[in-house]
Amino acid sequence: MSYPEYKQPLNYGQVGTDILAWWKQNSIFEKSVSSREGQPTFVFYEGPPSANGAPGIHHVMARTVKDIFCRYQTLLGKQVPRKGGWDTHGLPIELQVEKELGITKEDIGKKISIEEYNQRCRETVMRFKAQWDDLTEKMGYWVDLDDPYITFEPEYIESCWALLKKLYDKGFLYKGYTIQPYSPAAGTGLSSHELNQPGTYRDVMDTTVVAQFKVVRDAASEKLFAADDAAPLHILAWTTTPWTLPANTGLAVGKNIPYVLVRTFNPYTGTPVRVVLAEALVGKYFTEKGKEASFEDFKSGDKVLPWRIENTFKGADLVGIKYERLFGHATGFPAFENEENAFRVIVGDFVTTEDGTGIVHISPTFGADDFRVAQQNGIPALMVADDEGKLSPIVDRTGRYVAQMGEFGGRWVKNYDGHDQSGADYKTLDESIAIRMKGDGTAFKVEKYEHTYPHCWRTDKPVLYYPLDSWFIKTTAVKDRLIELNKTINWQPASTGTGRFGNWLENLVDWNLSRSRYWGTPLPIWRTQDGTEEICIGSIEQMKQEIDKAVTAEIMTHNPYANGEKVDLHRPYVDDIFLVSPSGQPMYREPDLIDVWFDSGAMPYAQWHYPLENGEKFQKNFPADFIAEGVDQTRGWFFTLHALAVMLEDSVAYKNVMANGLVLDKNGNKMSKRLGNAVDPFATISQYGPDATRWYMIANAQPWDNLKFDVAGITEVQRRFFGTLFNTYSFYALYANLDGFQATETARVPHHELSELDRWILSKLQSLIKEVRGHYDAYDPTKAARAIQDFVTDQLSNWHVRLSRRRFWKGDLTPDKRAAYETLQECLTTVAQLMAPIAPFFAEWLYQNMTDGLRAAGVAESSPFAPESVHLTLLVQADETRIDPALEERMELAQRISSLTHSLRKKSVLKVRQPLQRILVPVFNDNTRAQVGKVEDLICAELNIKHVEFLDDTSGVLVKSVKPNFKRLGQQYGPKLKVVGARIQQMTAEEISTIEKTGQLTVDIEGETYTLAPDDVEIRTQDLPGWLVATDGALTVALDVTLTDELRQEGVARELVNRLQNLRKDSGLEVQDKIRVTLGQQPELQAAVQAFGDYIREEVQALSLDFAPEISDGTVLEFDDYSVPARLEVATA
RNA sequence: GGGCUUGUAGCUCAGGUGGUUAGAGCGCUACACUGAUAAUGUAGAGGUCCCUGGUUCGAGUCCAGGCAGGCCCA
Repeated sequence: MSYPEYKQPLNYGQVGTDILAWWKQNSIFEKSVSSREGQPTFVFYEGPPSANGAPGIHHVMARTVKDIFCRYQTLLGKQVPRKGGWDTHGLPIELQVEKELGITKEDIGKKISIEEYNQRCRETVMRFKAQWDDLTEKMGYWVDLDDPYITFEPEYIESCWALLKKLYDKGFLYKGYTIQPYSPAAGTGLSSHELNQPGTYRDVMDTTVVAQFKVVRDAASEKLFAADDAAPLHILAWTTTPWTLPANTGLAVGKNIPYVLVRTFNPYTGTPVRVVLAEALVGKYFTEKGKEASFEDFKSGDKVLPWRIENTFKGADLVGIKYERLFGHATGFPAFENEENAFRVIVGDFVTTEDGTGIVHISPTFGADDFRVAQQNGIPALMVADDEGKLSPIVDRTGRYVAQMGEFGGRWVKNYDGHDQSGADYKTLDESIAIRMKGDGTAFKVEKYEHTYPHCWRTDKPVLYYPLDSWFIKTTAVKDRLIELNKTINWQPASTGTGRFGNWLENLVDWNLSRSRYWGTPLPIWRTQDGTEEICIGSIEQMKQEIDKAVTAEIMTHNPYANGEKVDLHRPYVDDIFLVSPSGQPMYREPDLIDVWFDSGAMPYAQWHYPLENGEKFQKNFPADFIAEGVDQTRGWFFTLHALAVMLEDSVAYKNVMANGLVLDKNGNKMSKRLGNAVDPFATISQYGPDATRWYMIANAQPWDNLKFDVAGITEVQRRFFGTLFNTYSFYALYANLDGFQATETARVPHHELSELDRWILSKLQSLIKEVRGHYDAYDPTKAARAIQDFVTDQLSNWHVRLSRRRFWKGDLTPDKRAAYETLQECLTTVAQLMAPIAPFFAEWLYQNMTDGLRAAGVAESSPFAPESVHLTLLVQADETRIDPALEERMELAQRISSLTHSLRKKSVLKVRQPLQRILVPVFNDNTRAQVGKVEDLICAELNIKHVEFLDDTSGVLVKSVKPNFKRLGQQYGPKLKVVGARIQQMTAEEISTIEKTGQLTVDIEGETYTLAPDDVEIRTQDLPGWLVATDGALTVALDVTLTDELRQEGVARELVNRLQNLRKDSGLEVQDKIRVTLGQQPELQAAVQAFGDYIREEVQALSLDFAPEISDGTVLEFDDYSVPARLEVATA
């Protein structure tokens, strides 16, 4: 038996297991790479997962996408090495370890040594590796698990160091600061995690100030001033932290927010002013009464402030306006660097009209937003030099103003030292500042205000947003290049590239590398105490040499690596290394670790230990042709890969990237262990098999859309697609084995000798190859899957095979039968190839079932079927010469005519078994007539009718209807379309006839004359009097339901065949068994046998068919109006 | 709050450049078929195309503004 047959329905889970074992045993994955040696490389980067948690169903999704395109490129003949990788550093692992040990960050180095702690992290991070490896295999994700890159290994870290040094040498690495939550009382920065502790946000009552910033009258602001009006003009801005006002260096407005200019008086000094604020917030500061109040009568101290709106404008109009510093040099406040660029109005995307004035006071040293927009707009921060000449903000690390702050120097910003505040004369710094501003006429409103403010969870004291030292990569220096090169990347979906990623690049700030943690890649920078000398170490070798120097300088006692000891570049070991500066000073390592995203972004280099070795290997595998990860990686891995590639290689890191969406539960909720709606990938795969799972995920929604995961969808895919394909194969195998047919690549029935049906499905197959290749090429696997599915279920199974069944049942291996086998064989093997990237196991199963029997011949002939695995084959090319659009068109006509006729039979209760004489198809052009004519035989066979007759116009019996062609008419008549359309729908039969015959029709509508052309209307057959009629668009079919005696008898014959076939089947006979039949006497049956005996005997494989008055031991056959006993015996040869 | 994204039948999804009767599969109902049969065919029920406004002779489609879900930031 050449083709394996399966009596039971296929167990898809078992197929997965079996194929997997076979792959392993025969090293198919390895061969899929090695067999492409010397061919062009398709470079794929594996985004490293972290193995500190169990994998979920969403990982199956992400990895299916990766796998599809790697397998596809392999099928195209490219070599696709796939080095696996593990992400092993970072905060989630540290938090997990802390939780398990029951410690906090503060305990590290005290209750547990850094050494032990990091050892725990190292053990924890690979805890689920076995599960991950298991899932990888079972889902059929082909990636090299034997030689992965692991980010905690010394070589990997060393590569990161080398890259950091390259950046350092290019001047891209610098020490600066960012604004972070900081607790002066505890003297430490707080992580967002710490800030999210319960109880940290509390309601407090603070003094708040609406400050007046005096606008400088110049070209930029002139439009605000009335030409002849010298009254001072101020911008109002509100703050709940008045102590930051002396550090103000900018004001931010909303680009599209409407603002007004209001003439009024300062409530504290009573002097006339004009102020700018958001239109929406006028009511907050001015009363209805004041709108009417007299300016002339106003006296200082009056409750009601008169006011009038003088002008309105958009935020954008204010940008660039300069204003005077609130606390200037004249009153003893310090000058600062770049001061000439400060005190300007800029746009801030965070500005709202929720509260305040719709204008935000910017102090870059004390707010994260402030810092960011200031940096983006070139607004300097107010920094002053301390005693050692080091720059510092106006508040020191203990929470008090520095000495240079004039009258406020040395004051506590908040009560961090616990001093006594109970005295009647006691004033907080905020209050003192507000009082001074009232006097200066720079306060427009001062009030107490209750709001929530974060507090340190350990000291209960307010948190400050404060500049803390960090190391940065100067990504802004290459911003334009990042944007430029991003435009060359093919993003799937494109919107992620232009939108989410593009906008991120447009608003780029420098990459903050520093992390104050323990388990990660240490920053390889050593500095002297005063920070004047530093060195960036780029390799272990260089570090050893520097240690030797330090030993010579007696800064270190000995070189711990002198005798070739294994180097661990983690903390705490690197912290114990001290180096010597050129001037002989000791240098200490900057204590930070680097952002873990640097680790993963460095994988194109570090996975090969480049740049320390493997230069050629790196060049060959850079940049990647393709990467794929979740869309949440946009600012993570996608960015760090891009940033490093641009800065290090002036290149993209990847040419094509797919950002896939989330996997939600079937109700659209996020999956979580807590909610218990997480789907177990192992259970899913073992129950439904990896192929149906993968196919469902890919075919159901495009990978970049979120997927609502519902196992009902998998069972549907299983039944509808895999079940149909399996049935089609089984059908093929059953008959091919009976006939002893085995396909070959040579000596096939020539294409031009094939039947219409065969040439049609092969034409469809070529179109499918073309289409599916196109979709894979465009990184759109969903469309590829849907196209394959449609072909298999609708075209191949439900049309070609259904209509071809008789060809397989009958007689000897004639050329037509051979052609039927060969056609089906070609379709099945091609489908196996096309589906292989998405459903690798089932495709393998199908391919092997179809080709194992001819492997030896295949190998001898070097045929396409020589490879033992479908994944080692080369994907077929579409043969354009076999695509026949006209054939595809007429087959579609046949399908539609069949559908219409079935529907007519149904209406008149005439089962398909009852032959009918003819159908009528009205045709208006020769092409349709010719097209239908060529498929007449198919239609007749499918519908069990004798003839297709055509009806042309000349018959005059057709009743036609007409419909306006709105597209054409609309372009021509525009607004008049309505009346013209209405008129067309009222066209008479004569008018229709006129326009058909003469090619035009003139009609009068509302006094105007219109000339209509045939293209202006769509004419279709509506009815055929006296016939049963069905229509589908322009296609109409009429059925002749007249039954002659002969037709009736043939119907009876068919009924009899049907009953006998059932009997055969019920008796458990094999298809090829011959029988002898004896029937009870019944007039209608006897008449039918008289007329169609040969046909019946042939159909049921009967050597004899006789009637007898008495049937003993028979089975009763039920017909519509009578029952007849029958006996069936197997005929022995 | 910002950026991106999604919203079409009970469910999952299609619906180039605007064209009046919006489709498919599943599910449901009925009938038929029965040598591919846990398949198949035909018919039926099922829609405020998220809402509001605008452009247009005409909007599921284009524009503006909302609403709801999701992701990433703040």
